Amino acid sequence: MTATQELTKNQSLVFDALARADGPLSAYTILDQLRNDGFRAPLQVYRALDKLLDYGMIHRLESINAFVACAHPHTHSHGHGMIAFAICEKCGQVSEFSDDIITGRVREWTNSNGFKQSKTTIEIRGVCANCGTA
Amino acid sequence: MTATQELTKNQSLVFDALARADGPLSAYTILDQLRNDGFRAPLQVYRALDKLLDYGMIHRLESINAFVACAHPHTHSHGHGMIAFAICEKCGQVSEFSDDIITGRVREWTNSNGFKQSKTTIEIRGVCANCGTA
DNA sequence: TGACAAATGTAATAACATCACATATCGAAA
DNA sequence: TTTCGATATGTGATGTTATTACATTTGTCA
Ligand SMILES: [Zn+2]
Ligand SMILES: [Zn+2]
Ligand SMILES: [Zn+2]
Ligand SMILES: [Zn+2]
Repeated sequence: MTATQELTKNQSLVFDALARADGPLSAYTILDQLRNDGFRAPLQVYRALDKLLDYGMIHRLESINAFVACAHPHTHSHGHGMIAFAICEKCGQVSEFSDDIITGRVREWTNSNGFKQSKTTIEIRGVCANCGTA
Repeated sequence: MTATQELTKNQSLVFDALARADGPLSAYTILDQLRNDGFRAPLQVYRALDKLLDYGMIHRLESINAFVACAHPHTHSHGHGMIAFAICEKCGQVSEFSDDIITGRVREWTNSNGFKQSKTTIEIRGVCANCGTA
């Protein structure tokens, strides 16, 4: 659980698959890519994904049931701010950004409503600049 | 498609199921509740849900694969602002709110990145005030 | 009436995720 | 070094969520 997490074999395989992809992958897509590495069952993927999420090395995109390597590999865990994802529905590209003002506004709402937040998802669906000009 | 949408039979049944629930329901839970009303297949539910989403009468909670009646029944479509949901993981209660500053910050990011947003999801997972004091 | 759009019924299948149980691997304590 | 517990892995079955494909019905309007 240090800056550069020591990964097990399966965790490394799954992380590498995500890291070399140019966009988000579903668990079953990862499974198919790793058949030649000995993967046979969904749980092998899901267990590795769970750990990588714990370590902050990947993110889950709730709105498309897919996973993506963190775009800020040297800033794991993103402090305590929340992360927003812009997901292009044409090419699949995902842009990751954080915004202190949004983080602050959300925290204001939760504080004034006595709500203890554990995880916050912000996902913007649409068409990226490249695909929009096509 | 007027202020109070004229609903078909299936749409009414699905909407009423959501409206009388005290929290979000999955499509299959709705299906089970409507067996006695003649529902037999998932598609009957999903087709009604799609229309109700179009009409802005319900929302889909991406992070839990569930649906909830809009908490602002007389303000369908919420103008053009985005809506945030606070979802209690203990009791399932969902609070719906919108925030012009968050909406503005998201729009600033999309504008300056040439990203055309179509739908934006903000979901805060955690524990509500009631459940937190228990 | 005829024609078209919208809604519905039904079965099958696809896509996503977890449970249950057995086995293996590794490091620390005795 | 042996034993033990925690972590990781292998595998099949199952559970959950959503869509495809095709047939039929219903409502609207010329
Ligand atoms: Zn990240
Ligand atoms: Zn794109
Ligand atoms: Zn609403
Ligand atoms: Zn609660």
